[in-house]
Amino acid sequence: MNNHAQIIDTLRQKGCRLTPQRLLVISVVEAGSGHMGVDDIYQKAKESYPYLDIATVYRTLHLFKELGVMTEVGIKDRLHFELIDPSQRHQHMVCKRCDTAFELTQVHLKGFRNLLAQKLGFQLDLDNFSVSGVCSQCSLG
Amino acid sequence: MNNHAQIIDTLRQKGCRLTPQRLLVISVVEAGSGHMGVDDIYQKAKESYPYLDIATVYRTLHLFKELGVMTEVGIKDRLHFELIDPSQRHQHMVCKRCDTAFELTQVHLKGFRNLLAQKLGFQLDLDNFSVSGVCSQCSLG
DNA sequence: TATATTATCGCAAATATTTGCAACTACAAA
DNA sequence: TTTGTAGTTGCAAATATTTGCGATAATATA
Repeated sequence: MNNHAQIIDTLRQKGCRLTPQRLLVISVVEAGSGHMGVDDIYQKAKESYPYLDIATVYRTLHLFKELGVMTEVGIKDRLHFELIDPSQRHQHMVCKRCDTAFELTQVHLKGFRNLLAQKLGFQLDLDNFSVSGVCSQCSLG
Repeated sequence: MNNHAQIIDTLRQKGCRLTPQRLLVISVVEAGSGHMGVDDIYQKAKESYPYLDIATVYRTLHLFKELGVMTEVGIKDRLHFELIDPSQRHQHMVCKRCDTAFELTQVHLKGFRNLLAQKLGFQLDLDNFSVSGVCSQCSLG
């Protein structure tokens, strides 16, 4: 099952409706390179369906995040969204100097995650995980 | 040197001006119990200085965050702010069910932080660190 | 203390995000 | 296929956040 079909499957399982607007948002984000801003998604989607409202985009993105099929990354005081590929799940480190989002693999997170779970009983939400800091490139300057 | 004086000192060092508005925001956040929302801060501060503009509050909070004297916690799609006490610095885990913010100590973060620094050359920004998940209380229900 | 410099402020307008509600439509059941 | 129902949508209005700009005031220097 590919990424696209998997999202649709999740929507069905949770009793959410497969509306053209939602399918459109999925396609747009899927086609986009990496994470996209809310307005990027809106503009692109409107090309296919001009009646689309920005409120629907916001609601759709929040829903997808809630369902765990998309993830959000805070870049420069705005949120960006991208699909979660369950087979290659990853999280982000965002450099606050150059605004680049780097990937964090499960390997890097495993220890921290276990610590929180075992010592504090807190289930870390990986679908909404990203950290801020300074990347190696920027820390040189 | 207490918390208040330390902030003022930081402002001076960075060449920022000590305006009544900034001092007021510091006092309000300092007096408030834990983290406060932007509007909470604005409303409270206006009691002392009615001319205060909300834009100034936003700019002040962003500045303080940038300077590292305050930290922000995302709670329910809005940001909350609180002072950073360098002697007792802490970060947050926010439960996405009950919206409670729990504290994370340095002990819990140290390993993760070192991993990022050593393996990826990424300097984790502790002043803007918070994670989302489900707390032990909520995961029972 | 007076003056110059420039960061900061308040205001208003722009932009971003959320929300209430009536109309619409996806989907299940008849 | 038809119908019922509840989830979703678009719209408009509310709310939140950012930004440009001229006026103001904090600070350094004379």
